[in-house]
Amino acid sequence: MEQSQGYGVRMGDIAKAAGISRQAVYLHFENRTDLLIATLKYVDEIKGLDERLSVLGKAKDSVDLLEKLIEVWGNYIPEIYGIAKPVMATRDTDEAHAAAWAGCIDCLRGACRDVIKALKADKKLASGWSVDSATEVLLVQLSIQTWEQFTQEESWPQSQYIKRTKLLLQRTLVT
Amino acid sequence: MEQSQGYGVRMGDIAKAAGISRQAVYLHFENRTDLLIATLKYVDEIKGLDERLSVLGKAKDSVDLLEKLIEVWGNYIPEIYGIAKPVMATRDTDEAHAAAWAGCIDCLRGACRDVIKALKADKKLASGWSVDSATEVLLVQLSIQTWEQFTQEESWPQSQYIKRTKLLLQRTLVT
DNA sequence: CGATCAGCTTGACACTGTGTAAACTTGACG
DNA sequence: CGTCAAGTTTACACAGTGTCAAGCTGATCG
Repeated sequence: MEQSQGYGVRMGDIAKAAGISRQAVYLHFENRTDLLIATLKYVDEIKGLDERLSVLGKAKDSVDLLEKLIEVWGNYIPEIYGIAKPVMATRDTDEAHAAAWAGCIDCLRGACRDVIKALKADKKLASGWSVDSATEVLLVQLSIQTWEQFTQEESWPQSQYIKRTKLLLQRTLVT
Repeated sequence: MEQSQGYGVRMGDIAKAAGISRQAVYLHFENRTDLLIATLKYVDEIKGLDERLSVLGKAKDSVDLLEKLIEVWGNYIPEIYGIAKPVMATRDTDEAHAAAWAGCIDCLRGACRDVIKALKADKKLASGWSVDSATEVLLVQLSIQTWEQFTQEESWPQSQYIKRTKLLLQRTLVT
């Protein structure tokens, strides 16, 4: 999935890659949805997002906190993109995918809200935003969809994505 | 498609809605891809985006121009969303969809570039952006994906989407 | 009036991908 | 030696797309 960036990974492909028969895959996972979600969770664990987010504790101030969140999460996206994409893609038709995905998003939403609250406590939250609306703006700017558009469709290198997202979010949210 | 917001519209559903047999649909369109693209073009024609964009000619200045583009395009999205979604969804696996979609985007990209150029000519393009990068930021903020996240996932009403997108883009791109 | 033709109908079928089911093999372990 | 886990192969049901062939029907034209 990492290699194929989530494209057309069929049960047969997975079986072939694992060196077992297609039927044997069903001995380990109920169905494709189940396998994808398990993989997403596994990758999340391996890549250690929680660990990386601990860097946020060392932020000097709320503006630095925002910057660090953009860095940590923004650099995490390319690592999970290959697995996240097929889950995202089928969330319209697959309730379990939608739920699993919403879970991931809510985790990020929490981090976003903390950053916005810190900005507000610092009196640095720009006018025009409530904590809720600012959190939602931050969440959408950090979304995989937005990352995908900049880096895949507009061909921005990862470093530019990070730099420009910081610029956009600082101008938008910080006084 | 408008009603179902692009979900699971199968050839059989289309046939039933048209009051003809499924096979008869193939007498009018080569395949599903073809039908979707033709529908997208038809809707584009009916809804008259070109006509609406003519309002931009009446803009007082470049900042007003940006605001008007956000209004016109932003209010156009919900009208084409139902048809645009299935085209977008299958663009990964369907070359013709990808091409048709890229065509639509390039049309919008042209309008975005004009606005950014006007800002630059007015000396109002914020520091840190080239014409290209600013155009790309504007394009992504006006994308259906971004609209979808704010209005569908974050449940922003359309009016708030417009208002807040203006705020975000003015702070980000305008001096 | 009868032939022709467009526009449709029905019915059958190939193909892909998911998921289920059943019967058989093989190697480890107590 | 029996048991069990972890496979294997083969077969099939199901949905959705797309193809193909044969037949129906009503309008138009010579």
